[in-house]
Amino acid sequence: MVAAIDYFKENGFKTFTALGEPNRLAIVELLREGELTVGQIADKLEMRQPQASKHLRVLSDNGLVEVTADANRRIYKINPEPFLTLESWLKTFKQQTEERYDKLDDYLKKIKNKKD
Amino acid sequence: MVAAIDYFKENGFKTFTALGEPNRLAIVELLREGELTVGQIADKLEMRQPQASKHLRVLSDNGLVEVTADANRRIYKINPEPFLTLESWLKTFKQQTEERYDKLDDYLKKIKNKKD
DNA sequence: ATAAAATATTCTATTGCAGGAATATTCCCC
DNA sequence: GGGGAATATTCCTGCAATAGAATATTTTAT
Repeated sequence: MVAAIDYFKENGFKTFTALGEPNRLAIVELLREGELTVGQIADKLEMRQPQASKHLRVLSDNGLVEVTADANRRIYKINPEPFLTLESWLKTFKQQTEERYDKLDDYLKKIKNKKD
Repeated sequence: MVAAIDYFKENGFKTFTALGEPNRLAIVELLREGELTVGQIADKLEMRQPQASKHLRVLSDNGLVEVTADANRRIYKINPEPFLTLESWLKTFKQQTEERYDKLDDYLKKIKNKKD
């Protein structure tokens, strides 16, 4: 877990870059409901097949989705791992923020006591 | 909460875009430890002041950080809200994925029973 | 073997974004 | 009020990313 988060701090921007494009985020939203072929994705999002393929390539290169071949077709689905890592990162994030507020609290209490 | 997530599905890519740049993610990492001025950020990350300002502008425009003026200086700190929204999104995400796996489980059990 | 379907890749043009250097703005101090 | 800090903004340039169109590749069906 910790190692994954350390890695994320260095390389996590790639995850964000991949998700930082409207069509790709839409693809991810779509794949949450289940796996889909390229054609299905292109249809539902009203984009041309090559663009769908290219966006899926980016998502795949960055580990956000996985492909399995079914004859002619490529079935794409979410790879949960980077999302779990992201969630862990956010948790340590929140934790740290809370710690800081606690320290601030302590500090303010001290100040107040001095005044009393 | 739900409204925030719906909004996120449409506009969340902006959050990702803002974080999808190494220097900006580094700034966010830095600000987790406490608020900092522009100069301090530029120093610690070994970047020139204008670049620091520009990255902070992007982060600010997308609501990831907040500024307060202290005379000459601008003090930047994390705005927790978008991170909390992101965390909520990831939670519904995981939930949905698990539901799908449960359904798959049920399906596989059915298949197996038929074979028996 | 050929045709058609599904997908990936390439090429090209355009746009957007990041860095560098210079400049503007605001504030403090003497 | 003049100089120096701290920060923001502007302009320019170069590079990376995106869309579109065309083409290549693989697989199935006949």
